[in-house]
Amino acid sequence: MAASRRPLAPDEPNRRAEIVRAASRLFAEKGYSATTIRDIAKAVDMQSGSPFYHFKTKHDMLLAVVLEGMATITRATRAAAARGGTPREVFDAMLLAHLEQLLAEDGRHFAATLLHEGHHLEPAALKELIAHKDTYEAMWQKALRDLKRAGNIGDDSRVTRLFLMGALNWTVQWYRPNGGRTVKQIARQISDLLLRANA
Amino acid sequence: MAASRRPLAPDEPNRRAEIVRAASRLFAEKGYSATTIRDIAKAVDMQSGSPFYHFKTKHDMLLAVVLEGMATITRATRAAAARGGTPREVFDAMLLAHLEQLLAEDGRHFAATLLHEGHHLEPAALKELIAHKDTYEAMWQKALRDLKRAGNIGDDSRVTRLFLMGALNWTVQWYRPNGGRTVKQIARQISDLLLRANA
DNA sequence: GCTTGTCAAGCAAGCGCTTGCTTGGTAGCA
DNA sequence: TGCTACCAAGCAAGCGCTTGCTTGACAAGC
Repeated sequence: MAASRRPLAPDEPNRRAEIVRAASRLFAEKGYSATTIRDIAKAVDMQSGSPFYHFKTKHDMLLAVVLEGMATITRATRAAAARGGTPREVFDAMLLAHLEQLLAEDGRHFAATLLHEGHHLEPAALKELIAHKDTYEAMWQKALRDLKRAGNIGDDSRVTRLFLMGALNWTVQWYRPNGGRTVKQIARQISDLLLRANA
Repeated sequence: MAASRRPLAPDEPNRRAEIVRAASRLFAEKGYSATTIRDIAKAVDMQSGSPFYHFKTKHDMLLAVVLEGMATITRATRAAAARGGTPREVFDAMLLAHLEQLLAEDGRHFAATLLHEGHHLEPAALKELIAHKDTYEAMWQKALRDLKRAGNIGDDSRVTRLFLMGALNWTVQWYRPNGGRTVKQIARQISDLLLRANA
């Protein structure tokens, strides 16, 4: 559908990726609808018609941003879980991975766009995104199930997972890089809040 | 600043309020920027220029929606806290009040607009909104402090409050009125999740 | 009882500007 | 010579908002 996955000459300056990054920043800061093609073009020093050489439509740019955000966060969290350990160790590693992708300097605009602007996608693309999200959240549901088996939490229901996702994703609204607290401290704090003291 | 507080003939159909309600629904569903004056006018059976008799600008409509959302939720939660009781009883009442305003049929669009579209306000109006929000969240901080004194929670820091707000406000993203769970059950569930068993 | 004036609450039309997107052309490299 | 990656220009549609005018309700004056 989109003009994705071109072969693209290796290690040359990749303008397409620059467009996607600039779009992610602008979508996150101003919102999808309030961001114009001219804004994006200007941010990468192009004329206003030129981005359409790389993308068929503005919606395709949004889709590229959102899919990259989803892929990055999924990859990081899956890798953290794969390192193994006790249920709590796995859970803590996942927390840290998720928060790092959400709050890190070079990825937070992708995450913010993913969380706040996804609903501007067309139905087909939105469906694709939701499928990815369901896969991702299933990882968390499993982690919660293991925590319960180990006696770390009392309830591993779907609502518990949704509360957790809310608390995590809401950090985008208030976290500031130089605000005194590190991402690691924040991850530790939510772990302490949710898990019973021992076990 | 806005053309508010007109005398307006009592108990006649108040078109201004209809515009605000329609705007809240459209802003919540499509976003501020993607909603046009023509959309709003059509929703209340007007010509596209007519809403400007009631509001000077589109931004003023957003401000009206957002302030009404903020006022409603503050009023409900403050009233819940004022009924008194043990720290946990107060906290549970506040949880229920907050969630009811967020999720109830007739107010959820105001809340959703407040949470997701507030950043489209102009700086002066945004500052006003943030002041209201700070006042509101101070209520919650106090409730958490009382919970800690009573031994119901271990940590009543600012980050704990932000996690709580995240879990609550995120419900807007996933709660569906006929999805099996009542608002009361959801309130109960987050209370159980956060508070230690006894005391 | 009929006219006249006032006012809230719109309508009908459209202005100036911005929007996403298209098109024809071309510089630079292979 | 052909292909990639753009530029310069602009089109049609839609945008927020303005303007001049109408309509219906109500009160005052005679």
